[in-house]
Amino acid sequence: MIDVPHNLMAFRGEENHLPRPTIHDVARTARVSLATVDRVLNKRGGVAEKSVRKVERAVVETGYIRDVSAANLSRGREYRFTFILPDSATGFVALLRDALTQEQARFKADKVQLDIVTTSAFEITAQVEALRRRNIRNSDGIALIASEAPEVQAEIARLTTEGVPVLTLVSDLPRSSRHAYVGPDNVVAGRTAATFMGRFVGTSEGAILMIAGSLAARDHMERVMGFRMVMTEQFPRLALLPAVQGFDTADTVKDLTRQALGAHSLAGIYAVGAGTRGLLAALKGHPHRPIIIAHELTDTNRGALLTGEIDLVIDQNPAAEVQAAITLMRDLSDQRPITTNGGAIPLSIFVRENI
Amino acid sequence: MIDVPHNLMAFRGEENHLPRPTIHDVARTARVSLATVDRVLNKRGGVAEKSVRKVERAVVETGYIRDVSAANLSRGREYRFTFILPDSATGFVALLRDALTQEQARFKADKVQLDIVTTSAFEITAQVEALRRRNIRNSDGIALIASEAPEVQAEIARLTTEGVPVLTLVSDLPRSSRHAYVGPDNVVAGRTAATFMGRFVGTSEGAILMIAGSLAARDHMERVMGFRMVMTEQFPRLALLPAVQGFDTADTVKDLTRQALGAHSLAGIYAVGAGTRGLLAALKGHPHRPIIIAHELTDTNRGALLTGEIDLVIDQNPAAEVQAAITLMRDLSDQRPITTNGGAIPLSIFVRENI
DNA sequence: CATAAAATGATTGACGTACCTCATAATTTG
DNA sequence: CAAATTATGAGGTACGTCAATCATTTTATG
Repeated sequence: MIDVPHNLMAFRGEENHLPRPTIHDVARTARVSLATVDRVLNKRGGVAEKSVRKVERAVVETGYIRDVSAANLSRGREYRFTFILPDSATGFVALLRDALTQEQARFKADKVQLDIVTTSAFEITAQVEALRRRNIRNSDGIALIASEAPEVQAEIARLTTEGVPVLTLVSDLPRSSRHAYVGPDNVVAGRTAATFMGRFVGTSEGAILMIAGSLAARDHMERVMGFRMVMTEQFPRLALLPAVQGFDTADTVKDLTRQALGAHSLAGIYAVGAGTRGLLAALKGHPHRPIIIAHELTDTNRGALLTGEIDLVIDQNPAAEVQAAITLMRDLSDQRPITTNGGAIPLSIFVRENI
Repeated sequence: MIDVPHNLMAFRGEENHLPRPTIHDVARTARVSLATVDRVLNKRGGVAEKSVRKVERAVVETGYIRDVSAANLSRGREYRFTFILPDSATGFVALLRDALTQEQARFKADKVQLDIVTTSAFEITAQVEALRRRNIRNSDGIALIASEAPEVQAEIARLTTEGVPVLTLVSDLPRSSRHAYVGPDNVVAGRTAATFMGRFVGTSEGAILMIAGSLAARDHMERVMGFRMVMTEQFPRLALLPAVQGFDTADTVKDLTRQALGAHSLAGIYAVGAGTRGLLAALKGHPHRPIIIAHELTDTNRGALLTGEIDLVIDQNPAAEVQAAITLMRDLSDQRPITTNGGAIPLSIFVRENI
């Protein structure tokens, strides 16, 4: 076995580990001055096409790669990103907030400052007001869990025309002018939930109940859509009840579940939104437990998975989401071509055995 | 638009967000010299306990955080990490290799150089020989998919006593002196596979077949263990055939599958290792398709998921694995307390709908 | 060919930390 | 109390890039 270095990594290893090329080397091989190299590399303009090509060729030839440490140091750039989250202390938002505070510490060393702003959940005016604040508008980037409202869209439009990168988080606002969406594909989430629902239910008889938070929330709507599509396509045998709205509240979810249990024989319940606690309470003592699939690996859901009260959880990794958002905002505010695949977050699927 | 000079862009945000503290600020608040601060921060020793405490207090008080860009620049440290992989061009290793070449480019800017060394698969001597090479021993870190052999363990022991960080990848060698294992928990993987197998099979009748690559490979062994545990605990109704060895080869797997199909009525097949192609070939034309759960999202498996030939894939994210390995090796060679949770890679679960 | 405009060169000073040397101060030791 | 030891201070250089200025050369324009 000869260990041919993978791609042309010439004489590494043995002894002569030559120092990595710098802009000086590039300038020398291109036979231009340092200033010109700098102008080309940082796209400052005012350079003849001929020289641009000379520099570009020299970059390839020398194998020059910008030393990001030195660049960052020299620039002295600092980033201030603002996350706008609903104030609900409930499961998922809490997880997101935790992930955020985690990264807060980690990113300080990279000169990235993360501000968290809390607005009253479900209140459009609060969100709009937050987006209008001076100190938020001065951020280098804004990520928010946006409400589906024209006022919010208008505010986002204003920000983006001002040049502030805006990301939607968790739930998209595709008709707005946000630069990108960071979160899972919720249609896929719904479809995946349906696959497992159908297979877990197996040959059992009964209807399937979907409990969303709000059908006005795009993420929930999309999950319901995806779920319904696959259920009707692949498991037409199972009756799909109309989706109900639990408003992410345990009490409401409890009532809805009770009601459905009374009216139908349930083979499965898809908990599209929050409020699993209410769901579990309603099922307590019920003779036959339907298959239950829920979203987000909150403490409640984790516990319920372990005790076997629910069967499967589809999670959008909050930590990954935060990281993707930060990377994206940084790229955007540096006007770099975005590197990640748009901020799509793969789904994580949990059962009792792999928590 | 006022063109404020670039550095000195003081008045960010609301109030003018004072510049981040430097070692100078720490020195001033601690009432010691820069040199002393430096000695404390970089643990050079020779500082009175009293001064150490003064500096530490000043760090907290000022909120000083080391500017990693400046530190890296000043240090001029470069890392050279070596990955030792088997030469099998087959599915998973190829994916790992791809992920690695991807990161190779990305990490060059961070002064991390990744070398890939290929050794003949399943040959102990080749692996040992690779670990003995001068240029590999000179690495700042080594990650390898290790064979379960005393010679390899001995070689790892030698390296670690020399101070070279060594990681096991994909399959652990817990009795060796490797610094950490980067990969999934394969027992959990097996348990998870069993959960889905049991639930997907549902009320169908039939036996369950496990096809491992080699039962001498720890990762496969662990998966089989986990699978068996959950099957016997939770789905005792299903007969579990003794695990067979397909040596990750399509032809062997094909023969084994044919054989089993002839001898038993199969409700499910757990493809612990590679060679799914053979499995699919053997099943072609067979009247009843058993539930099939496989490992790693290779091209074959992805295609088979899409066509519905297999039901579920458990994947260990190769990209995440490579990143975790690099982070760990960097921390280790800087003698920092390791930040990640030891390099555990969460399982990714794929069905047709969420590829 | 003169002149304006564009392109390039030469040089310099940050940025914050690491690391080194040498001198001096403070403390311990005999 | 002197000598030896330990702690500290003062100062400088280097890392590679960015960003700016000003002088100079080359090219285009009428």
